[in-house]
Amino acid sequence: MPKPPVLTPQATDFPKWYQDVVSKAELADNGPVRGTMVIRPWAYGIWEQLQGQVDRRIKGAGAQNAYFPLLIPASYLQKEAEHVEGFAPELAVVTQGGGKELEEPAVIRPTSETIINSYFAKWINSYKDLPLRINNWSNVVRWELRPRLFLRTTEFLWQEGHTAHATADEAQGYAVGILEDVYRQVIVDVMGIPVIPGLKTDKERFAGAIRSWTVEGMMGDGKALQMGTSHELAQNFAKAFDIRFQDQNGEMQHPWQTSWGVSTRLLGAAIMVHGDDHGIRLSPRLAPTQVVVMQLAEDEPVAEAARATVQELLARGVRVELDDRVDRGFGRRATDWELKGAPVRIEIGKRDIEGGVATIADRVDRSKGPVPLTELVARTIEVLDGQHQRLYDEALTRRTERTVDVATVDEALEAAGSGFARIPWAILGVEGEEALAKQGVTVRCLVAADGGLPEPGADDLVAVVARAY
RNA sequence: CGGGGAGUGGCGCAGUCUGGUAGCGCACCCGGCUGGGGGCCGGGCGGUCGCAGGUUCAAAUCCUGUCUCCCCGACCA
Repeated sequence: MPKPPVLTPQATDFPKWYQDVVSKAELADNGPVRGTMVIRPWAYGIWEQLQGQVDRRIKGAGAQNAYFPLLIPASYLQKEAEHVEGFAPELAVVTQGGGKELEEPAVIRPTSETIINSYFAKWINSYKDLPLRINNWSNVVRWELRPRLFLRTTEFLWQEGHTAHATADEAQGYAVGILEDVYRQVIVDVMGIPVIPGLKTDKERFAGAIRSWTVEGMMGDGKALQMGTSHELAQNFAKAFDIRFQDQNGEMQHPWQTSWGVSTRLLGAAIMVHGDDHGIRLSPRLAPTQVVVMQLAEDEPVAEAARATVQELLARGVRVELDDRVDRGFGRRATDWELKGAPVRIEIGKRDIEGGVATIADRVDRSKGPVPLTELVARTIEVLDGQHQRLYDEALTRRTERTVDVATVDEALEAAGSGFARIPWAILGVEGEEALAKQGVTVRCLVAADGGLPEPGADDLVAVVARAY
């Protein structure tokens, strides 16, 4: 007998589907303070995969990890005018400590430009100290009016990179390099999500930056999500914090800076891009557990075959988990793994053993069938190898189908109802951007006419507009 | 802050209009049977009905006040 669906179907109510899947797949719970989030082990495991992939590439880009304090003197935030203005509304401020009123309130970091740059000022003296490239894995707090788990929470986890360079060109190259070689790569090659790299408009620019670069993804409902940003700070913070170096000619100069980050928001994208009515779907490159071996019966030969399969897969470097909860109904267990998006399930029961086979279930298309035990490991790895590309292709197809070129603001509005619209920036302009904003549609980014990364000053830029999370 | 809705075992809800001392589903615990898509049968644990006052012989239910949460909009990784 078919049971009622576990999740609200996406087509019925996408936001409800999202809430359902976050809860049923045991990804996260709301924290006790509004806007806070408890990240449960499965979702945290995904985050750890992402961290590893991002961290490796950041280090490849020459940055080193360090840690800066959670609490920042309130006065630091004041030093860069646009930065204060941008963050003031979302600050959490500590006014008491040890039972006493603090002489100077401390803000909980909403981002760490100010405190990190105050140290850059100490550490940078000569051109020989440049480039200085620091990355901080941390939590930050931005008081949110309307939180949504993973997508917009008051406290979230991220990495924030901060660099200082001798020239503007080098800083720009670095900011773009992080966008392309770290963020785009991880999102495309690990998460299996197509993204549009582009330039933020002034309206969407980071508070304190001269240019913000972004990678934008399309979610399952056609809305956009900013998945990573990289900023060129020019000399704004260097001037505010008096960071100076002596160049080869003995002249004092302010360095050119960047900052860049990706956050636990990426988990929201992982859920919303590949999720279906049965749960989330994870690329094997992202999944904490790639293969779940389900022992179906309380039976020694079956248990033995299951354990042996786990060992063989482990030996091949597969992240594999044994599910021997035979006191649970089969349906429950299968559904649980499907909700969580484990890429491959191997079911081993008495029937399989008797027939010398096991059953492989592919989460991507939910196909399932018997495979001879002798070929089990090879076939499993074959399935794993193919899944990432299939997920990527599905998402890319959807994005392509839901992206249209338009020539007027009205057409852009209409198109943004179901996906992305591309409109020449020369036509849209700042006024058009405002008009769209009144209808809840924003310019996600500006791209070159051919869809690639734009030259900042170019006059043939195309705006990608959409509703966004 | 503006507009809507809701607070009743862990979760989802009924009961409120018409006061009579709290119920259902899921989850959880125990036993057995099952075991190939959220299993079945039986037996259990668990709630001072958001909070504070008031009316009444009697309040989840009526009155007053208050707090909180959720959804839609304005700010945002």
